[in-house]
Amino acid sequence: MKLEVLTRNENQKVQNLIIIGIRDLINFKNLEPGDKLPSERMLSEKFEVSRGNVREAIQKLEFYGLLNSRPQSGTFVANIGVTALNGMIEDILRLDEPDFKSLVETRILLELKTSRLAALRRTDEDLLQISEALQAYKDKVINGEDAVQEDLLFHLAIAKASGNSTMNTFMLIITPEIITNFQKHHVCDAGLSQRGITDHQAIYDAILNQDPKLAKQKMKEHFKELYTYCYSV
Amino acid sequence: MKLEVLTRNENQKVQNLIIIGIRDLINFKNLEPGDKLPSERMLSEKFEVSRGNVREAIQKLEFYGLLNSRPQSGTFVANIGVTALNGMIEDILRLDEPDFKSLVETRILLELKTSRLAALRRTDEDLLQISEALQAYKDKVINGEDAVQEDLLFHLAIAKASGNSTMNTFMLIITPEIITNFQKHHVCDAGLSQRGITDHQAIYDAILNQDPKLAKQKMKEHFKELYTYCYSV
DNA sequence: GTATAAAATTTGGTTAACCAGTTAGGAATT
DNA sequence: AATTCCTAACTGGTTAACCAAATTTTATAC
Repeated sequence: MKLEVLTRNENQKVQNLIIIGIRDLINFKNLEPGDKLPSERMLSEKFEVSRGNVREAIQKLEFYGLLNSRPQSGTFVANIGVTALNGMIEDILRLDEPDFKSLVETRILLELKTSRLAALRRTDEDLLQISEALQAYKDKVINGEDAVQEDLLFHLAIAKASGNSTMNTFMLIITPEIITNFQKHHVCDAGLSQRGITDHQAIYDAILNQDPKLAKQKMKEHFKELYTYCYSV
Repeated sequence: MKLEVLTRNENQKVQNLIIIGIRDLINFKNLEPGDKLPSERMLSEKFEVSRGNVREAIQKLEFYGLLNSRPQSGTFVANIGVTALNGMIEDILRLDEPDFKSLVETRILLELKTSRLAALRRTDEDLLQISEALQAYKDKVINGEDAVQEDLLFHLAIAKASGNSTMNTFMLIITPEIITNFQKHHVCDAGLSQRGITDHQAIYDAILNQDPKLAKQKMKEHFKELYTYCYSV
């Protein structure tokens, strides 16, 4: 367990060192946008790491649009200028594990918006899926069972109904981290679930009636405890 | 060029098929949370794909917290229940390339928040970096040069000053896609830049004076044209 | 029959060899 | 001297062999 974390940190550390190396290479060798980077093999030899590590780092930089790999040809610096490139690399290197407060804050921001958008844009199919998720949640809570997953699915169904694929993706990204941290901080106690049913029902009704303002309002109330908790810790 | 896109789509398609296969395996074989998945080699043979493809798909599912790979032991189904698991896999499969409208909508949502938070939380160091980004932007615009990257860096500096690492990360994720789409849709014309200076200056001043309401207001005005454009197309 | 130890197998992770396409340089021809 | 063509090396991408740890099976002693 500890080893796994350690190796992951080690891995990330190596990756960051390679990214720093590439950045310095671009700055020192004055590589212009569009120029070709040294080959993966040369980089792996220069930085004394495996080619796999180099590929991983390049792929990460490629994900953020800073590099551009062409098969059987080479890896090229994206056409975004050295200034922006340095700034963004600095940001990417600074990316730490998100803290719990940031996660909750972002989740609230996203969900207030998705609930509003869902009320505006939901199709009948969306509505059906939300109601199914709500029913599944109710059943679990009434039976006294743990309903964290069903709770979560309800919120994800709303995100899907928002019609905004980017927000839907972001919700998917933060959801597992939220779960992990909830479990770690013991945020979900049993008493919350009963209250959760009325909250969820109110949100669903607002989306059903296509009342965006109310949907946002009810979602805000639903998050109220989390909200205060988030800003008190 | 076309080949590259094709192979990427092909790759994604194969990956999605594997994810579907794993989902069916879990449903059909009634795998409980915590149970072990068949080994990567068996899966690659069963789905008639390379082990690399299987690993990629597993890593994706692991990223979203649905699977859990233990070295030299096996890959295990996460402890989140079959219901939530099926729902999330369906969402993950549905993840398409984000459309432009979703991107802009999300960016505006994020930036209205980060500008407000930056006004509340910015340190002197943050302020310095924002001002430097602003000055770099001004210089470029005054010289009549293209200032898209400096524009972008200004906004990223604000995101960093917001003190919310998750939002900062999300801004980094959408930024390259925004750039690509801006270039594709020719959103940035020359006339906008002059206006951009006063806008940026106003936002900076609000953050300097720690006026969150004004910062959000000025950011909203800055996005006004984009906002209407986004909802007109 | 049980407990223990050891060997063989299976696992995810890693590395080195291989592949096909691209590119650059020189030789050959005009 | 210019152009064409071909060869050889170099590229990112992929695959198959390898590794060490974990697990299961088997053998052995009591």
